[in-house]
Amino acid sequence: MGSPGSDSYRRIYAVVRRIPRGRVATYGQVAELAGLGRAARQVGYALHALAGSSALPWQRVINAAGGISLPAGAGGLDQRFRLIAEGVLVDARGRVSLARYQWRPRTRARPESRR
DNA sequence: GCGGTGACGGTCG
DNA sequence: CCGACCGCCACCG
Repeated sequence: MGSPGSDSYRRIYAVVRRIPRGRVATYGQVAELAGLGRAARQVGYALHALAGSSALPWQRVINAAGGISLPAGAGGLDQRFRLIAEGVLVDARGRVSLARYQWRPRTRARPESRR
């Protein structure tokens, strides 16, 4: 298949799949965890390729401002419903409290890393 | 191979 | 808090 076959896309999808239910992650965060550096835009691109017809929890990926980037008419509403359905509080303007719901993957507890 | 584009992000006013 | 600007990076025509 064309683009979605690249490793980058697979890595992105792998990270998205790790986001726990009821939590959210930012595009930049996903890019970082996928080892793509600052290719946040690419993450959006990769998710766009899914067109929502995927088993992937794509709704858990939002922008750094804590908002839904996807235009309402292009699935943004759907994303909002999906988040609410799993217990995430979404503002009327489609904003989520990152302080409250952002996923914080543990940086593999290093032995001896006690501060 | 080049240039425009986008489900982004940080900074500035 | 919000909008405008500019910088980033891979995809597509």
